[in-house]
Amino acid sequence: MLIATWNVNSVRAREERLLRWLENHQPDALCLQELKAPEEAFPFDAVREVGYEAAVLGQKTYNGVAILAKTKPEDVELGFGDDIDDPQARCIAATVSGIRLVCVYVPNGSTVDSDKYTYKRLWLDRLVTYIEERELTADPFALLGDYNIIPEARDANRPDEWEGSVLFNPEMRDRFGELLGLGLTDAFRQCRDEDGLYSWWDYRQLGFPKNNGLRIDHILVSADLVERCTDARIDRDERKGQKPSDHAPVLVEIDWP
DNA sequence: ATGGTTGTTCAACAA
Repeated sequence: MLIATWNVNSVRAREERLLRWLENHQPDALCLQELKAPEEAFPFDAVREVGYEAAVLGQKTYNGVAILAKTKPEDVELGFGDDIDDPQARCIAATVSGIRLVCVYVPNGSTVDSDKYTYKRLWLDRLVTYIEERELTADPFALLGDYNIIPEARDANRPDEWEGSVLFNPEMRDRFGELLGLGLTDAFRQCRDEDGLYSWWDYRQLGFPKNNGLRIDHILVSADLVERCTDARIDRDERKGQKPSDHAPVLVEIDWP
């Protein structure tokens, strides 16, 4: 079973690339972030024509998440379902082939002294509560998405330039560790230990040609899946050519069922 | 160099 996550940075601007990518890679499930479109603008028909059903939580202009799969996503849950009124579309969950998939677009946080960073912290608190209350780590479970967290220095080309930022500081590293503490494992690192592997490059300053990137898109998996992870990769070829997203897809192969 | 690029919506915001 091949599962993947990709921040597409507008599903409308990326529709053709998305369709070609699905045809070429044939993942069993793909989690998308930053649709930047309401549900009614999602290309359900075009996606169905290449063999995928979609569960979508859309939002006008910002955010928006979706889970695409070759079989219809089951038991879809939109948002955290907690008592906080939050208009930002950043979390969607569904079951595919008996694996609970949670697709997240973690807030960026802007700057550490901003209200947006306060929201990022609160949002991560709510994510931990969401996982705990549903006891998701007890069963086959994967948490995929744009975490907006650099887990370690080796996950940045120039870690010194990011230290202290909203993506890379002691608190955010602790938050990533907290997720691992729930019983999750970074499936990408389970398979790939080398440096220089990134999932995002700035559009500016020749970020991609210089490989000045970050690994901020992650696939964390529960204990019963981690031992079955057979391969992982980042499709950096998708960052090439005309009008790519600033993020590349991250893929994990699991021996399942 | 508080720089540069992309997307959405329409001058500004977010990343």
